[in-house]
This record gives sequence, structure tokens and C-alpha cells, in this order.
Amino acid sequence: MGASTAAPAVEQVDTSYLQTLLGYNARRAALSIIGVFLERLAVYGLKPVDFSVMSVIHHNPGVTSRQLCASLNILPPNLVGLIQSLESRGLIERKPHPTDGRAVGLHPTPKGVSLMQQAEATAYELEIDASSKLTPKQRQTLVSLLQKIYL
Amino acid sequence: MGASTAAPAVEQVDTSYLQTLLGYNARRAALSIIGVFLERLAVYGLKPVDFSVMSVIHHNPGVTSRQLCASLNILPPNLVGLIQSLESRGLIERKPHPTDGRAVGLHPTPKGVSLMQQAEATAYELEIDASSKLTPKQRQTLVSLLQKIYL
DNA sequence: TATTGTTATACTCTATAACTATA
DNA sequence: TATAGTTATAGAGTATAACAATA
Repeated sequence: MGASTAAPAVEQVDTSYLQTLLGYNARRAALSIIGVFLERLAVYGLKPVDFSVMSVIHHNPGVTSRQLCASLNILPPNLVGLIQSLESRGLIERKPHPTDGRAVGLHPTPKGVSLMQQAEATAYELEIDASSKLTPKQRQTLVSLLQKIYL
Repeated sequence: MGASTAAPAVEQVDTSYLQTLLGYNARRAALSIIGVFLERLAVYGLKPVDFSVMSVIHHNPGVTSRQLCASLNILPPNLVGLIQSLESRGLIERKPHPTDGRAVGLHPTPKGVSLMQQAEATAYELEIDASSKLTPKQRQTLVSLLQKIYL
């Protein structure tokens, strides 16, 4: 075996194996959508986590930090700063919990509701654009199949 | 309006809005699979990124760092440590590039090939388990739809 | 002049331990 | 004793700038 056969260069990288893996594809697709999300929602000062937190508060006024953490899979210490930031921006309010003195109910302010109405509309548009190769039916199928993985 | 109607507690958190979003579902599903991946492939000392890098080298012997970065969407500075770690473990070898003196060809060692054969088999089993609510056909549909998002 | 690989570094995200106030 | 919220902190992941060697 001469030098001519040793260690040839790779012309085109073959990623076909990785592309058979569900985890790889799910992560790549998620990062692709998140990239567009970051661009389009920067105007609202919302990153994906902020958006998710605000959205749960928006649709569940009075929800507690603990409930937020459980439903979004966030660790309590990592939620503290997010909540404080949203509160200092005047998007949410903290009110005493009606029955549990330890807990605090999180409520959207009118400003927060208004922002989320716009942000959710933008999120919808963005998702259509980020999945423009899919038909509405395919998009619904994709959502349904993804939920079978994690729910 | 008395105190009895003010700020009631949330009994069950409603996340139905977020569940309509592709990005949210893709991220949750990806994290779910990655969690199982971390458990099952810890025995090989491979995290998802290490696995992806090793897999591309395994199926593309002689690939360069630059090509790896482009195909896996990794930034060059962040690949350096990964490559050094895999090399020091004796899983890959660095050989001179046949035509470009700046580049280095990355090759799996026999030990690396053997490890990846086992790791890829484990990855396959893990994915089946992590998506046990899906039929083989649904799994294939899901992979296909995800690729329409990011490819 | 442009590119490969690298170093240094900063920023963000995620995770763990421990504390307080209340149940 | 257990739980809600918090603080401090450590670790992992991701980002930009700048450099030497080669094209």
C-alpha cells in the first residue's frame, strides 16, 4: 500500500447515519426554529424561556412558581431571576396565594397581557415560516407525534 | 367584588397553548430523548455531542475539523476540546491531510470503531424505547417531517 | 488576502446545596 | 417533617476576538 491510498480526503461529509436518529433530528429541528424565534421575538425582549413563562402566566393567572417549574421543567433556582425580570418590566404582578402562605400567585398585568397577545401572534407567524416546507396537515401530524415522545 | 373572587388559586396548569407550538414540542421531545441518551450512553463515556462527532468520524474517516463543524453546526473553538479528549482516550487519530497542509484528517482507531459499533447499537435501542408510543411507520414519518424543518 | 486550527475569554444555561418561612 | 421560594455557586454549553501556519 503506497502513499496514494493512505488517508484520502473526505469530499462530502456523510451524515446519513445521524439523520436516522430521532434525537438528532429533534434537536436540530428545535434549534432551527429557536433561531428564528430569537430573531423575531427580540423586539418584545422575550427569549424562548421568557415567552414560555409569560405564556403560562397569561393563560393561568395566579399560577405559582412551583407550578411553573413543574409544567415547564425548569428548576426553581433558575426561575427566580426570570420572574424578577418580568416583574421589574411591569409584565407580571405577585399577589398573595389565597390559601397557601408560602406560595405567591403570579398574574399578568394589562401591559403583560397586551404584550403576550402580540407575541403569541408573532410566534404563530414565525412557526409557519420556520416550517414552510410543511403543509398544515403535516404540521399538525408533527406536533401530535412529538407529543407522543415527551407527554 | 369581595375577597372570595380575588386571585383564586390555579388548580391544574393549562399548557394547551404552548402545546400548539412546533418549537416548544420539538424542544421538549428532544430533551426527553437526550435525557435517556445521557443515561444509556454514559457507560461509553459519550455525551450527545461526543457521539455525534465520533459518529461522523466513524462514517467519514479523514474528515477535517472544519467539515465536522459545518456538518454538526459546532463552532471551531468548541470542537478543539472535544477532539483532544477523544484523541487522548485513544478513540481517534490525527493524520496529515493529503493535500492541505493547514488541515488535519481525523480517523477512528480500531478501539474507536469498536466503541462506536456498540454505541450506535445502544443508541438505536434507546431511541426505540424513548419513542415506544410510536409505531415504526410513525417514527419514520416523524424523522422525515423533522428533516423538512432544518434541512 | 482567505482559511484551518487554536487560545483566551466571556456569556448563557443548567444543576446542586443550603437557607427561611410556612404547611 | 415536608414544601415554596430564595440565595449562592458550580458546572456545562455557546459565543466572539485574535493569533500562527498554510493556501
